[in-house]
Amino acid sequence: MRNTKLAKKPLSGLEQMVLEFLWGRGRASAEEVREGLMERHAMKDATVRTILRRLEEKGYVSHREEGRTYIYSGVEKPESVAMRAIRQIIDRFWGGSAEALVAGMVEQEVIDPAELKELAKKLGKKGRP
Amino acid sequence: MRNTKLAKKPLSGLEQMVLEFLWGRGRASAEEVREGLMERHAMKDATVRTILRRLEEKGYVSHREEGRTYIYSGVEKPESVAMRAIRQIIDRFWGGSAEALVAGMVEQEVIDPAELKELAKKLGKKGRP
DNA sequence: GGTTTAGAGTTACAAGTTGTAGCGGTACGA
DNA sequence: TCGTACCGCTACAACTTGTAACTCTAAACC
Repeated sequence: MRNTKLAKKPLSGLEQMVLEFLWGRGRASAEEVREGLMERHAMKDATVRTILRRLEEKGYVSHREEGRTYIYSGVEKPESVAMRAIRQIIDRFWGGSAEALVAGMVEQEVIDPAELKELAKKLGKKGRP
Repeated sequence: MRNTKLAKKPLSGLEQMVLEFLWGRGRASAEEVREGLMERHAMKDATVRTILRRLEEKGYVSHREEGRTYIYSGVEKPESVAMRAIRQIIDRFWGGSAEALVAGMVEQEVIDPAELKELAKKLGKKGRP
């Protein structure tokens, strides 16, 4: 039972944006985030810092000091965060059955049955070590 | 391009609960909702009405009058709403690739490769009519 | 016909979240 | 020693959420 399984507080729009930027960049200082998001969403540096701090409080990012600068990076891989969100939806709508989700995706034509079959074959090969 | 594809405002916790109740019940009046959720979450009738009205504003439910009573029901099927949420996550995290999501689910052990294969076989059979 | 009443709308409000930032402290470099 | 780069603290208006009192209206009862 790892703590990555714990439900975290949801992210606001801006927090999401910053986190995604961090994921893309790997690691960044507040200033780098500000510059990087400048065009998409201009912010004063104090604003960026607030967002970063909130992200850290919520447990999505962490920082380490490098000289006198905080370098932030995501705590979890994006896939993990995404998967937790998916799992939550599965629980809520399909009573925890991931199979039902996949079935639903086929039904709603989100994924093609043929491709799914192909994929299943491919994934089946590399069983767990 | 159906309007079911339009992004809707997100639901709050209580709204979600009421909507799920409606889905389970099919259709219900404000009073029925109140009674039905009584144990899980007691509310005054005015409160229920407010939630229902907000749900309607957000486009998740609609009502029709039956005598002098409003009968509410969900606009979309739960699967549609769920799938839209899933799709949003797919877009955000896997650039729109549903295959990547499935691969991720296997990787994160949300679904078993063997079961997936089984499922793919089953779903493959009943192609689209 | 006057009164109770079920069921609907209007309005409100405190608590929490979100976006945005000013201000003030501190340590490093010139 | 003084400016500057960086950081945390505090604030605040706008919006959301849960909760509901109050009000209105028409059907139902006496």
